[in-house]
Amino acid sequence: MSTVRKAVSLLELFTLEEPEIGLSDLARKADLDKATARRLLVALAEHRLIEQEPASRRYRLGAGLTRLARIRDAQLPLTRVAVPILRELSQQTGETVHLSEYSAGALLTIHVELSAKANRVNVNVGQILPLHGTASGIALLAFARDDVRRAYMEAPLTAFTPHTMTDADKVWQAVQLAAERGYSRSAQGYEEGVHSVAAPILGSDGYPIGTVAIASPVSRADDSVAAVQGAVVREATRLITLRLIGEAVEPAKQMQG
Amino acid sequence: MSTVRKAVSLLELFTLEEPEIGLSDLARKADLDKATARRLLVALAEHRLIEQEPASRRYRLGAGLTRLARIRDAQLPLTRVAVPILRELSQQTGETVHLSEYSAGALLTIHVELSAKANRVNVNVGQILPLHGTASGIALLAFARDDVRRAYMEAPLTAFTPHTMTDADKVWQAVQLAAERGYSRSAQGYEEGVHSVAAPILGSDGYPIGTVAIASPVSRADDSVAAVQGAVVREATRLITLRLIGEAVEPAKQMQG
DNA sequence: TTTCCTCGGTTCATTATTTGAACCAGCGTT
DNA sequence: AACGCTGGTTCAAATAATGAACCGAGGAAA
Repeated sequence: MSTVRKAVSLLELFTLEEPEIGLSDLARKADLDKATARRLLVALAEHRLIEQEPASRRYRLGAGLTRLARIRDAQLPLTRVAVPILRELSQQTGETVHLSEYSAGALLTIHVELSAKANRVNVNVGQILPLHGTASGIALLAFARDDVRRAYMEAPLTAFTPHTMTDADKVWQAVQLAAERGYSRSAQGYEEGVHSVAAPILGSDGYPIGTVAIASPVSRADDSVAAVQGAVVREATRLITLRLIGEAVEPAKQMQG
Repeated sequence: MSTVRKAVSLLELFTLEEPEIGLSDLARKADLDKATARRLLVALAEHRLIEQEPASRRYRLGAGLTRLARIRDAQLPLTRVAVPILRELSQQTGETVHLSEYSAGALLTIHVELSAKANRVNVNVGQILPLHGTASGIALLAFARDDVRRAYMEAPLTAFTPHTMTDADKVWQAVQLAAERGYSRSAQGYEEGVHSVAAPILGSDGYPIGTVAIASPVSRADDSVAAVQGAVVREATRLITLRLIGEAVEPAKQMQG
């Protein structure tokens, strides 16, 4: 086994449950000699990938990791990770797919992959989406913090079309359904003739940082189509979350009725 | 040079300016043979510390770093990093020192190191600090986002003592002064007889995530004492920020008058 | 088209690094 | 004081890393 692999496998012994480990323990767990483990740790520590607690002499992950992760995150923002996945999702479903980011209490559309079909839904980048009127918004609410959800739903709900849900109870039901299914569904709540299915992209804390939605003309959407779209959009957001965070993230909480 | 050091030095070639690098370039920069560089990259990639862009075949930092950084950050929150520094700061100045975290629009006191002196300031953990009435709050406002600052100062400013600044213009002046100096100063704005000097702890985005304050009885504080305390509290927060993030962080923006 | 350059990637005899049993010293228990 | 654990160190032996030379591909210039 290469030295580098051994060194990295040492790093990977640290977990949320056991973030600090002593030398002997570390060597046992990695199946390395104590001397070897120590040399590797020292090398890693030189680059701040590992730190040693001076008092207990136990080892833990170092600040250099935070630094490197920051560089990665800066160059690999949501868009870069999501766009190829959105593109595939659009081709796969034949529908328009759009990506929104949650910021300052609103959903901002930051990327759109248009359907290749003549009869398609048009969405503009930069558009701000109301949470109660769009599938994206419902998906967001379904996985948001309780206080975010409550704050939003206590405010008056504007009607954008005759179909917009303005009754908090109805919105609540949609949110609950979305929480159960893992994706949300909304028809003509914001624009006439548009049917959407959406799922949340989760941040490392398990709360949504954005959403992906598939938007179809209502004429092409029925229950079975929505179910298929729901499954694929869920998978797409799961993959985006995975690529962003580096591991699978579970939603922070189950909603209670 | 050890193999591990070489591997890590490869990781360290990636920067915000140059987050993706090709193999030959990487080998040149690290002063390694191409074959060596590649073997190291492959080993790193196996553990997702490095990724290769399939299209361009260029290399970039991997998602595993995000994952490891997350583990570190979870176990090394503000308190753990800050407490030893606060303790030293308290011994050095002979005054009470306290740490506050900015959360949900308020400053929450999460740790206190009491002065050893008989005549000292008492601060309780858990106390919520008003932004306009405390040095911590002023320091926070001085480096906060424009909208945070504006939102807070447009609301009515409660008086806690006869000395509390309730005039937005006066608060504004104090904030500007703090932005210039890098530390804030406040006397008896929240509790009678208490003089404080504070500086912000910055998050990786350059905006404050908390503050450290030195609180003295007014009888022990004059301009020259405040200047000294300002310098040391600034240094303390700089160090805390450094330990948390893994590198020096500049404030996100200069305030404009 | 041909030539020339650089690119990413691979091979394998040579070489230098890694390895680990045995060794400290220190600490808390028995 | 003897034991069993800890973190840390040493050096001859074993093993893994090295790098010059190679390949095929692609882009640019003659």
